[in-house]
Amino acid sequence: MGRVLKDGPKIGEVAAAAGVSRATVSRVMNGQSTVAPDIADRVREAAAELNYRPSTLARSLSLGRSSTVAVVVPDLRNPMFHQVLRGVMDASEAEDYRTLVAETADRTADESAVAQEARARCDAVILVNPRMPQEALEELLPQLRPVVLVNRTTAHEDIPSLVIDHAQGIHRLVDHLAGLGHRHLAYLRGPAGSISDIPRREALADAVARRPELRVDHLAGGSTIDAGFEAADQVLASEATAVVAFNDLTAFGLLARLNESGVRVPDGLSVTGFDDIELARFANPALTTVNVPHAELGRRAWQLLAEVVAGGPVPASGRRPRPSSRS
Amino acid sequence: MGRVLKDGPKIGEVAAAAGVSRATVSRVMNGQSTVAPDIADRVREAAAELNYRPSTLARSLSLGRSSTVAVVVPDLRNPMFHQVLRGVMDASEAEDYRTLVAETADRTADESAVAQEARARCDAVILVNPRMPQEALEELLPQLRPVVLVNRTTAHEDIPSLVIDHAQGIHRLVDHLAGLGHRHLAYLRGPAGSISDIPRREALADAVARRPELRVDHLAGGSTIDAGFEAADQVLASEATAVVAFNDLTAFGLLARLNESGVRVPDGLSVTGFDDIELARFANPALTTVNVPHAELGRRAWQLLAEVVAGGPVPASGRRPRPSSRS
DNA sequence: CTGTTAGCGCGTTCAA
DNA sequence: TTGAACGCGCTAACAG
Repeated sequence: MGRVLKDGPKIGEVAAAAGVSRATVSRVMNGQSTVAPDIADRVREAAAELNYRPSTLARSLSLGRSSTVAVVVPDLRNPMFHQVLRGVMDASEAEDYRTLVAETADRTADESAVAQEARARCDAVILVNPRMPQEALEELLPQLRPVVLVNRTTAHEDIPSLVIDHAQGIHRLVDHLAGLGHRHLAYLRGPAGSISDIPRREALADAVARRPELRVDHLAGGSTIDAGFEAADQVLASEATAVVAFNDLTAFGLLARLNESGVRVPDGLSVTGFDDIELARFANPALTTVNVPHAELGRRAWQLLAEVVAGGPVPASGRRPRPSSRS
Repeated sequence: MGRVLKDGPKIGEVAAAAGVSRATVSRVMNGQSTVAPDIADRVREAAAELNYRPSTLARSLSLGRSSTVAVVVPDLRNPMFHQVLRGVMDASEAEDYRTLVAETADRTADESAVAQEARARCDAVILVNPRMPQEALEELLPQLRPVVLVNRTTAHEDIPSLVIDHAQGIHRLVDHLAGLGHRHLAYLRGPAGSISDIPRREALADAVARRPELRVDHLAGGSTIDAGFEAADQVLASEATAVVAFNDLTAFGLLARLNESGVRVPDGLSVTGFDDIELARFANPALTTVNVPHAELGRRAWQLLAEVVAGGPVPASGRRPRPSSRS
């Protein structure tokens, strides 16, 4: 593509048309009140006449700020990210910031590149559930500043991060299932490299340690509907009476396959999810899941960003919003 | 937020460190082969040493191009948009373009503003299923050039647009349902202002005109799962034997409520969707729907953009990718 | 209140 | 092959 950033008139032409200097045009366009009303009108007229639109790009370069945040997500197909997004959008627009989204489309190898490209065009980045190895992350983060991390932590003490307390959610689910009399659970793991899978597994180990009567089989899963669907055979083969799926999408996929196979849920097999996406309510039967305040997470991510940019004290990162169970 | 666009070293510092001019650094950074190998190495070293990253913003301003496309969508919760997105991403990245997403979050009134903001930061815009009134659209489009429209048309003859042949899809569904013996259908309309709802309604009217034995009730629907869920009572009250839902999401929501109510599908009531999103396959029972080549749509949108920017002939817009039915 | 000057950070002519 | 000079389009500091 050729030169496409500016086709219309430039500030100089408006200035000439109005018989003033470019600085004056700039002032009028930015609503500065230090311009004589009559001359301001003249400028506005000229601008309207020529259909003048200031170049955001040039403006950004000059101001040193683009008033845009980038949110980088691994997979837009997962509704949970939409909630985070809405949270960021709501919070940032209150401060006249726009939100742009970059998706890495599950290509973990490109995550760094996508994040950097996004950062190059925005004032800050919110990295949501990145999947890259810790080492790569640690190297990337400094180049992204200001940046905040969601569902991932870092050794950089001055880079804030927000992490859902997955362990607590898992404990809730296990309590719930054990309370129903289940002794043999199956855990459908997250995708390879998923970081938030670790605390879940730890929490399960913890639960088993505390309840000797409990047994948990770990099965290959994933983070998509399809992964859950495909995992059904394994689940049945395990003979577990209840399944803890990595998230709602996999739980939903599993449920779909079970329904197809005539396995009754929850009589024949209990299935639980994680995230409490809208889909969970409409599953058949409705999914037992763990509510995670995703929108709130997005809002807080924006807040942390604002704090870090204001150069305030290093925000207390790692505070964990508590998930609450829901059935 | 303060000045955040450039914290690192600038091209001048690298030049100084390497003992060359900024022009030479620029050449090296952009892979121009007209630089003596030894001096190029020196520059690269200096750049690495200082951890130099060229400012994409300044580069864009200078080049007049940002190598970024914006895709503006009304609602990321609808998976069909993800497919379009992937299509655009795949096609554009082959030409070293990045894709950024802007969501209007269903706030039709803000669509214009969001699109303009997006355009201000990118070289081009792909406007997917905008919901704003035609008048507003016609006024907006010229300001967005280069732009291509998806699922919407315009009077601007030089602005390409790509439209799914919704009518054909509807005809397929009606044929299918009529073939099954259904005589009384209910149509769950799209959201207020949805443009692609119009051809659907027309196609239904058309079908009724052609088959006197057919009757179609139009009911208030929407484009979300929830809307479909809420519409169930109306649907049952209509006593129709088959439902044509606006899209897969509403069909899915309706299905969920019907399952809850103990209405057997498709024995008691047939339900069809539109779009063929992944969810349709996993519904219970699997949804009869119309496959729409969304990813292909995204790819073609990018192609049209490339053509229009190349200043080629006005692309034959309005060509309609044919949907194909699926059960 | 307005204009002049300088500069944001980089790419690219044009000479040398 | 290299560098000096100018331009991208706009805003900010300073003078007047």
